[in-house]
Amino acid sequence: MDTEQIARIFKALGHPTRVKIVEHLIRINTCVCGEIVDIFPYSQSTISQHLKQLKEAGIVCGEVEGPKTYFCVDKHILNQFKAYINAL
Amino acid sequence: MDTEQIARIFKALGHPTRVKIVEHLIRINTCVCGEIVDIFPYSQSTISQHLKQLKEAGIVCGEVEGPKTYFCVDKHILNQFKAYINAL
DNA sequence: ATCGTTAATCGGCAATTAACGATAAATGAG
DNA sequence: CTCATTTATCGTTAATTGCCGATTAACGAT
Repeated sequence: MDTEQIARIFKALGHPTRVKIVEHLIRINTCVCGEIVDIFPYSQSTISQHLKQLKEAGIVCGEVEGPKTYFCVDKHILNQFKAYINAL
Repeated sequence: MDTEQIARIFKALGHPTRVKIVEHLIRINTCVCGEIVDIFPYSQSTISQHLKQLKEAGIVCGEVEGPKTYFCVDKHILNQFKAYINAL
């Protein structure tokens, strides 16, 4: 994991809503976009964009299943990320 | 450390140059702005702004000594930050 | 008191971000 | 096939970011 990738994850987590989304995903393991929309005071499109950013950074993955998409944290990436930070 | 503060630190680290600045500060413990300017291909004003962001996020502190400012990582904040991430 | 050094700030510009509503795409149900 | 549900994308707007050169501020030394 190089600096660019590390910075990309930091950047993705650099917004309170996205931090909370990741915390929520870790807590409940997996969930669909709509459930997250219900939790936060933002529109569906806004939440979808936040999820997109988290996905693009690689920290979250989404599995399309029918009309729904199940999102979850990529544990492998998260662990690599944790390892980097612990080594700081 | 609440979500807002965590997100602020994430955001501050969400740029490759700032990640590298922090890595450098940790490695050499303390240094002045000019030394960082010499390392990176950016102007003095740009580096100063990056340092400002890191300071405002609380992860770095700067101690003015004469015309120089000595920067270093705030170990206490860094440890709290590490603790948060490990708890994820 | 002035000069050289160092860092912070200002003004500006292009690019990106965060938010929204509206629309489109995909699928499952009836 | 059509409709409801769910998510992604588009277009827009205001605000923020990243970078620069130029300027200012603070200080030590001469």
